[in-house]
Amino acid sequence: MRRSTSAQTEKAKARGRGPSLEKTARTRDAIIAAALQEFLEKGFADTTMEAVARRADIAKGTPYRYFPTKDALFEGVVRQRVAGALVEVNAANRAPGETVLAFLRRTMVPAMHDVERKGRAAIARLVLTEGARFPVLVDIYRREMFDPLLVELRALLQAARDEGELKSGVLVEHPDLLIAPIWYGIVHNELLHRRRKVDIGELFEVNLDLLFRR
Amino acid sequence: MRRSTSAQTEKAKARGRGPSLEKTARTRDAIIAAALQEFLEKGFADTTMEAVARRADIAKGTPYRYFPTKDALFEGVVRQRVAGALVEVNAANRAPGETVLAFLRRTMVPAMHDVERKGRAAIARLVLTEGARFPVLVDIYRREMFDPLLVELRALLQAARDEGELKSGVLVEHPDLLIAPIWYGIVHNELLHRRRKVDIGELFEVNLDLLFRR
Amino acid sequence: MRRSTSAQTEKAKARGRGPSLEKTARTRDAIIAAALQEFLEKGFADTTMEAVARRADIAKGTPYRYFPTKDALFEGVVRQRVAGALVEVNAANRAPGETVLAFLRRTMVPAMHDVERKGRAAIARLVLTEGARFPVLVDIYRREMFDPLLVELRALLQAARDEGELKSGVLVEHPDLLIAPIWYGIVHNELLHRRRKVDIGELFEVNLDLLFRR
Amino acid sequence: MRRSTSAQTEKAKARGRGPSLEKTARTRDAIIAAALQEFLEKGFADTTMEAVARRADIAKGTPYRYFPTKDALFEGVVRQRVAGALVEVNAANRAPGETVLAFLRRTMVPAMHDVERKGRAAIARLVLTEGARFPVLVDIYRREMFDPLLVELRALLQAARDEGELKSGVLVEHPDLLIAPIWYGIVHNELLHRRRKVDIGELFEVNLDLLFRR
DNA sequence: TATGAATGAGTATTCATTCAT
DNA sequence: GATGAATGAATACTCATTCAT
Repeated sequence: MRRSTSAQTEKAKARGRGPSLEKTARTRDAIIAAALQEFLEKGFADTTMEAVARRADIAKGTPYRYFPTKDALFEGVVRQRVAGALVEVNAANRAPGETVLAFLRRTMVPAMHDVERKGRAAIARLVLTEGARFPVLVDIYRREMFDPLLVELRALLQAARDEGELKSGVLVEHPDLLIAPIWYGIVHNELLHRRRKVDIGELFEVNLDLLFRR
Repeated sequence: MRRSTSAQTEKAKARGRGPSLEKTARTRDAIIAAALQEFLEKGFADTTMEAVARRADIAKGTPYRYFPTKDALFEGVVRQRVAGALVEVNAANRAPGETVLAFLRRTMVPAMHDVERKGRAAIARLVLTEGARFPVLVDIYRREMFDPLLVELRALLQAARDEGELKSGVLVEHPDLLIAPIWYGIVHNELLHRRRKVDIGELFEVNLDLLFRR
Repeated sequence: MRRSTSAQTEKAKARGRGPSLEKTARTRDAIIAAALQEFLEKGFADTTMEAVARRADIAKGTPYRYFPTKDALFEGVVRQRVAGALVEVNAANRAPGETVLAFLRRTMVPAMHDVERKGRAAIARLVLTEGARFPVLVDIYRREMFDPLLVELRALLQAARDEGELKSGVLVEHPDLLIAPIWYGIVHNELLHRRRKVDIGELFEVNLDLLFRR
Repeated sequence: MRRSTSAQTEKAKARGRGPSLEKTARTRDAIIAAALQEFLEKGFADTTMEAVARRADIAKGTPYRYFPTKDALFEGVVRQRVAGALVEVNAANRAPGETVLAFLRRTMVPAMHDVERKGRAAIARLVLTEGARFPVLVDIYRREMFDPLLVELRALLQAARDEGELKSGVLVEHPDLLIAPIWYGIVHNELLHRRRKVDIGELFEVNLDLLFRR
């Protein structure tokens, strides 16, 4: 545990990524993981830095070596999770001859089933419940998740219209209607009816079918 | 902050200390109004009792004469607003010969336009953002607003199905799809895109038309 | 209940002691009684003026018509009780030919038995527990109860010495030793062993006999 | 208040913030000492945590690192003092051939003189004045000090009776009479006559002699 | 780098007291 | 006189943050 500092530094320099750096990264991850759990369970205001440290099994002062303030920690946590989540729908990936409906079914429906399993719904909830206090989070979320998805959807719906798959152009004007059930599901499952959850994937699919019906 | 000092002084003098039913009611209303504003603007955690009192133009201790704790004040405020909001859709009010689609258009669409104007969206947001800390509020909201609306919608959709207005029974199974755009709109306007709002009424209407389309 | 004010005043003046004065005195007594109970049960610090008023079945502001402050109320309560308690032992009352021991037995022992029954021990306890905060109370108690008793006892012991009933003069120097068991009993019963009380009268008597033994 | 500002500043600088067992112990001692002084001077209710901290020359929040509440601080302080005070009289220590009277004189009388000097009378007073609010303290006091002493005394008096030193068995029934003057002295000196104190040791001794007189 | 003792600003809550009715 | 709504000073307690070790 107690090697001479110089020896440690040399080693680190020699490898370019010494054990201390690795440990540092591990500590950082532990802090983020612990903080996320706490924020999800208690919300920002009721989460204490001490609880985060305890959960990460480190000292109370250590998180401050990685994040200057509690606010920064929160932002860092959410930023990481949001940045890590890629948009699942990319119009460019549509197979030749594949209808838009088929494409959306193929890509979005499985993604929906992942929404809750991979904790994305929980992150979305956090952005919703704490967004008023942290506009940055909302900005990030919008930029990384919300807006890109709408852009893709709009393009897809435009293609569907152009290719005659959609009779009317109204959906092109309101791509929101495709994702409304998702948000409804998040609100329902995460905030309003935590016991009796709806199946977001199914809801999305049924809605999709109805909207694309001729 | 927003009043001239002299106006404040006059008010203070006007507000007496003696017993008076009228005064009591007025004070209570002032507290509730002030508290609601503060809670909406700052959230529960960042609202101080002192700020509420200041906003209501009363002394720091006065709110405690009406609500024993900050929690109780919050609950009281939200409870009052939620209880006061009646569900606008009552299947029994459908005019003879009126289609379900026409009925929903007639009743829901104007209600949607009221959602934001009358502050109901704001209350919904508060229930969403603080519901984790105050499960009672979620219970109330569900009991008074959410569940009753779904019940009515389900009955209407069943009628639409029975009367041949709907070809498929899938909507009867998922009345949620009718209100999904509303929640999407609330989330969008109140939490995600406070600058660029969507028109919840229009969204609801377009969605309605698409879902009822033959 | 609602007579004209003037009629009431006239009546009061006519009798010289009208019903309002009588009622006033009754209210005052109710306040004192209620306050004493509260102070005994909760101590000064934990007694609220509101609790006193509630117990006296009057409004919160009414006690202030009789006592300007809570301190004054406390002082008034104790003062009244202490002043009302006469010293039981008066050397002048000794019957001709009666030994001092016999006299003390005749007068003190029954008084001791009253100490607890009539709430004097409770008052003494209140003076002990709150005396540090209210030196006035201690002064009153000393002046009205403590010192006079010692004076009488000293005189009696001197007489006993002069009349040969006591062989030694040591008790004359320490009349305290006669009352020590009383205070011990008060401390024991009121503060240390509220469940298993000692019989103060018996303790006093046994001690008396031992001290007067030849 | 009692220190020059510069002295205070120096101290503050000397007190570091880092972990240190020695510092911890010193801080804890400072808190307990300061709290005891405050409680003795003001009583529990009138002692503020801020005053304790100021007296200990630490920050307002520091005492809470050692005692979770004001109640716990008070209990901790008294508990420590009561636990630290051993009963001076142990029947087993009686020298062979030593009379009980001589033994009591040898052991108790010096102890009495210590009672006030070492602050035991003050602790006893605190237990008396705050015992109603803190029954635990009374329990501790009884268990550690009061009951053990009575047990020893009863044994000694029984021995004195058995060995013919006492003619009557009445004292065996009432060992309280031996300690009555002590409590009288405490009440007198600590609460009733803080100016004109009695000599508890002398009172005890005179009483002892009178009770053991043949 | 990590630690955790110490800091002190911030806040909910209480309650003696006032005074218009 | 009595009432009780309103006042606001006082205070226990929390917790993000700092920094000597």
